[in-house]
Amino acid sequence: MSVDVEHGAELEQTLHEDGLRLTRQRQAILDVLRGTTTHPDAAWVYKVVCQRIPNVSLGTVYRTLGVLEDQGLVRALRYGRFRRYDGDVSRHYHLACLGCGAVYDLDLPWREDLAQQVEREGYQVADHRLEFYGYCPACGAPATKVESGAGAGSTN
Amino acid sequence: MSVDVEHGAELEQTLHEDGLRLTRQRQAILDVLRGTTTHPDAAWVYKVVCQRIPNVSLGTVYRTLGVLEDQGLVRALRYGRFRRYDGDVSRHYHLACLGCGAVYDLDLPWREDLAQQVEREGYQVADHRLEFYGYCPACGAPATKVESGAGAGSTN
DNA sequence: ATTCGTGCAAATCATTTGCATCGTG
DNA sequence: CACGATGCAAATGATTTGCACGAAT
Repeated sequence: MSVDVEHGAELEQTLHEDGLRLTRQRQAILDVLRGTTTHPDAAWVYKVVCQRIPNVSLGTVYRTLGVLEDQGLVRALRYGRFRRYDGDVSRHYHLACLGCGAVYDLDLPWREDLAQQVEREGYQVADHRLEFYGYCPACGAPATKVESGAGAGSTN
Repeated sequence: MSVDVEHGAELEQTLHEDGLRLTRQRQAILDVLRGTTTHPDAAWVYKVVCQRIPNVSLGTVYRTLGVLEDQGLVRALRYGRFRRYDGDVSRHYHLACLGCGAVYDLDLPWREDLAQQVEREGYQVADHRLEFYGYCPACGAPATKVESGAGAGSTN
């Protein structure tokens, strides 16, 4: 649900400042990311971009995702062994549903104060990451919580 | 700095409840993890355990780390593509130094209240992860912070 | 024209797994 | 003795990279 929104101008300018070029695939990938709130992984982005550019390569998707992240146009979220990407670069937190595996944006305000407490311990804090793991309204918690692992996602 | 501490009794009992057996390698690996606060990864554990059991296999280290985690005797921390393990299973937060790559335990109290705010949004929270990225006292922040990436670690 | 970007395929690398053998209970 | 555990090596799977060709400036 997106495609063809023209983020071209902004993208081109940002890239240009670093001597990088505006290409159809970069534009398409940024569009895809900005057109969804599902925080997709590279494979999903690849699949969707393929609809616009039939023979993009997964490699290009990965390289582009990296470029967009470097440019600050996109943010990467690490979940265990793989990454998901967020087209919304504003500071916010997420909750990963252990039932369906989806990742949701939370309204919880950014807590810069958490870092302040750590700095009192002698560290210099550049950034922090706060992730929640649980169940979305649709999934609800597993009925009778027994000793077995029930969800699909992983705690990390 | 460890080796030969006898966590044997506890380990054996815990394992026994699940029909699992106490082995030299399991004991050694738990000892190693409890004998350090560096939150090592599997490779480091492997290297150290090799000093006690010359021909353990990396595979066994991975399998054992998984068993110990399942038993709740150890906790896994995911950093990007790889894991580090913490022999201290009490709830606490960490700071990853972008300078030396080390991971430190923080005194910041566990904030269960953070989850409560998320539950008001309609989710059921089972757990949360709060990680800080910055510099330890020894590393300090990079002098004149220019536009170049300076540290060794990664934000995730 | 120059360079940078892309497609493709091979390469990484942490982690996992199949299998025959070993050791614990 | 039986079944879980181990060692070894091969298999995974997400992400990265080398290279020759294609395209943006």
